[in-house]
Amino acid sequence: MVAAQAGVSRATVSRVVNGSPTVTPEIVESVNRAIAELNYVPNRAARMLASRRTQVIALIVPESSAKIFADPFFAQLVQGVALHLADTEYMLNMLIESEANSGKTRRYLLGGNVDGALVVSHHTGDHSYAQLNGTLPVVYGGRPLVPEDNEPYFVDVDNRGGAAAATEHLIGTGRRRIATIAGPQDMPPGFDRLDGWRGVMRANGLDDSLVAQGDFTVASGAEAMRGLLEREPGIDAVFAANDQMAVGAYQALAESGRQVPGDVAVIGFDDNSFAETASPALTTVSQPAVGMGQAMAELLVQIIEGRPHQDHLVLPTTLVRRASA
Amino acid sequence: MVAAQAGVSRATVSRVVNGSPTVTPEIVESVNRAIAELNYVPNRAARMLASRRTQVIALIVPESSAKIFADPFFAQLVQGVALHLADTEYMLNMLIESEANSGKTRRYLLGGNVDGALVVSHHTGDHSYAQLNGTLPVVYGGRPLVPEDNEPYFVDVDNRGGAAAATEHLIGTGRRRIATIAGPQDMPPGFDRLDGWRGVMRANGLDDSLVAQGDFTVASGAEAMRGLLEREPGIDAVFAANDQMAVGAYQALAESGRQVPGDVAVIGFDDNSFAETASPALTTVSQPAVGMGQAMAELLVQIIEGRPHQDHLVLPTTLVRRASA
DNA sequence: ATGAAAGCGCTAACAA
DNA sequence: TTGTTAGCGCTTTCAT
Repeated sequence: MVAAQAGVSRATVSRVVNGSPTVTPEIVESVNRAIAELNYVPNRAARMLASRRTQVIALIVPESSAKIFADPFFAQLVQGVALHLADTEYMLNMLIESEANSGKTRRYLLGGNVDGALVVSHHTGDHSYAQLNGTLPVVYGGRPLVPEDNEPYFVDVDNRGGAAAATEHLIGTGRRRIATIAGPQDMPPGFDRLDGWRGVMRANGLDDSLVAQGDFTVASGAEAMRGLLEREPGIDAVFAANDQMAVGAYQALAESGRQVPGDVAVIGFDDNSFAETASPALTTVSQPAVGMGQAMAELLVQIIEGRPHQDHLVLPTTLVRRASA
Repeated sequence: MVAAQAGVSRATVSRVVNGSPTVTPEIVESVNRAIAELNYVPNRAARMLASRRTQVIALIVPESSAKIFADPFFAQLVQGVALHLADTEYMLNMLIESEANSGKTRRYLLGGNVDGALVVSHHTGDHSYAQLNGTLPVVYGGRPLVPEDNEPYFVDVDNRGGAAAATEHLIGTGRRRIATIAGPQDMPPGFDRLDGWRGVMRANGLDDSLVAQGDFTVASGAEAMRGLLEREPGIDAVFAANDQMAVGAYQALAESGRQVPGDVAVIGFDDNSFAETASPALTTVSQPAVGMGQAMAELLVQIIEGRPHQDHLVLPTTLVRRASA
C-alpha cells in the first residue's frame, strides 16, 4: 500500500480510511495528505474479502415485473433507491429474476455477495423471498399479501388512506351514487384501495355495492364502467383504483353521453402521465414513489448497520385535485 | 476451499468453476458433484481480487437526468441493459452522478471497481466521460454532440431516418405545406430529427423554412404550433420532434379550429404513452429503447472481453401509423 | 496509539 | 493434465 509512504504502517492507513477514533489527529492528517497526493482509492474487492462486508445492496425485480420498468411508479421507486444510496457507501445491484436464473439469484444472494436486498413486489405482493429473511436483511416494497409469521420488513404507501380520501372528497362535493372500479383483489394495492373506498361509503351510510373489477388496464376500466352504468344509470361519481382504469371510464362515460365531471365525477389513483394528459385532467391520488424508494433503501441500510429502525413504514398519499372531481 | 474434498486441488476446482478445457471430464464431474453437494458458491470478492476482473458494469446516469427515470425511453433502456446482462455473468451497478459525488464517481470508475461503463447521455449528448476512454471501456447511449478525436463507442437510434420516414409518409399522403416543431439543437436527437425532416423536404423540392423550435415539452409544442400557424395558415401537416410537442400542437390546432388529421396531419416521435393516449391517437416514430439498452450492454461486454465488435451502432426506427396522419 | 503478522478465498504462473 | 506456490489489497487480532 503505497500510502504507507506517509510514514506509517498499512494498518494505520486502514484505520484512517475507516475513520477509527484511535488515531492521533496529526497522523490522520498526514495520511490523508498522502492519500490525496497519491490519488489513492481503496480496492473494493480486497476490502470486501478482508472485512466480509460487501457494501452492496441488491434490488430484485421479479421477471414478471421486468416490464414494469415501463411503469413510472417503479421507475421512480428505483430512482429513489439510487438517490438515497448515492449518499452512502453502498452500491446498487439490480437483479432481474427470471426462471432461468431463479436459483442463481438465490445463490447469489446467499453467497455473501450482498449485504442486503430490496424486493419490489408492488404488484403481486409476492414475498417469496421472505425465506431470505433471517439469513440476509430484506426490505420489501409493498406490504405482503397475507400477514406472515416472520413479519418481513416493508415500506408501503397508504393505499387505503388514499382511497378513503378520494371517496370522502367525492362525498364532500355532494356525490352520493359513488361506484368504484377496483383492481385485482390478489394484489395488495387492488385490495386496499377497494377497502378504503368501502370503509368510507359504509361510514357514511352509502351503498357500497357498486363495485366492478378491472385489471389496471385502460380497456378493463372502460369495460367495468359500462357494466356499472348498466347496473345503475344514476351513478354520479366513480373512484378507479388507478389512472389507466379511470381513463377507461372516461371512454365509457363519453360513449353513454355523460359529461365529466358534470354528470359523473371521476377520481383515479397513481397520478401518472395518464392523469395529466387525460381530458379533462384527472383528479387522482398521488403516491410518493421516489420517497418509497428512498425509505426502502434507508430502512435496509439501518437494518444492515444495526441501527434503530421501524419494522415497516406506510407513506402518506395525497389527493391531487384537477378537473374531473 | 471445502470443495477440494472432491479429491483434487483448489487449483483444479478453480479450473472447473471457470470452465477450463484442460480438465479431465471425470474430474470435472466429480468436482461438480462436490460443488453441488456442498452447495458451494464462489466468493465474488476473492475472485475479483485475484483475477483483477470485477464482472461489474456501471450504468452512469448524469444527475440532471436522474429525473429521466420518469422518461419511459430511459426506463426501457435500463430494462434492456438489465435483460442482456441477466444472461451474462456481469452485474449492473447504477451510479447516479451528482455534483456532490462527481469526483467520487470518477474515482470509483478508475479505482478498478468496474470492468466497463455505460453512459446514458441521450438528451445532452454530453460525452464528458470520454476521458475515461482508454482507461476503461465506455459505451454511450446516443451519439456525441460533436464528433470527437477519440471516437467513443456508442449506440444510437436512427433519429434522422425516423424523421425522414415520417416526412416521406406525410408527402406520400399528399401533404405539401409541412412544418416541423424541432427540439433543442444542442441535443443530438433534436438536431438529427430536424435534419431528417429538412433533407426530405429539400429532396422533394418543398419549402423547408417552416421550422419552430420547442424544448420537448407539451407547452412548448403548443407555443411553437401557434407561431407556425401565424406565419403560414396554410400548413397541412406538422412533424414534431417528440410526442409531447405533438400533443402540444394538437392543442394549438384545436384552438384554431383545425381538425387532425382532416386539416392538418400530425406525426410525433418516441411512441410513448402520450402518443397512445392522445386523441386522435398519434402517428409517431417508434424507437427501440429496450433494444438500445441491450445493444449497449452487448457492445460493452464484447469490448471488455476483447471480442470482435462494431465501434458504434445505429438502430432503426419504425413509423407507427395511428390516426393522426 | 501504532505496528506486525496472519489471513480473507480465489486465480495464475510455474512446475511436475 | 494437475498440483504447488505465491500473491491480489485490505482488515484485524494481538502485541507493544
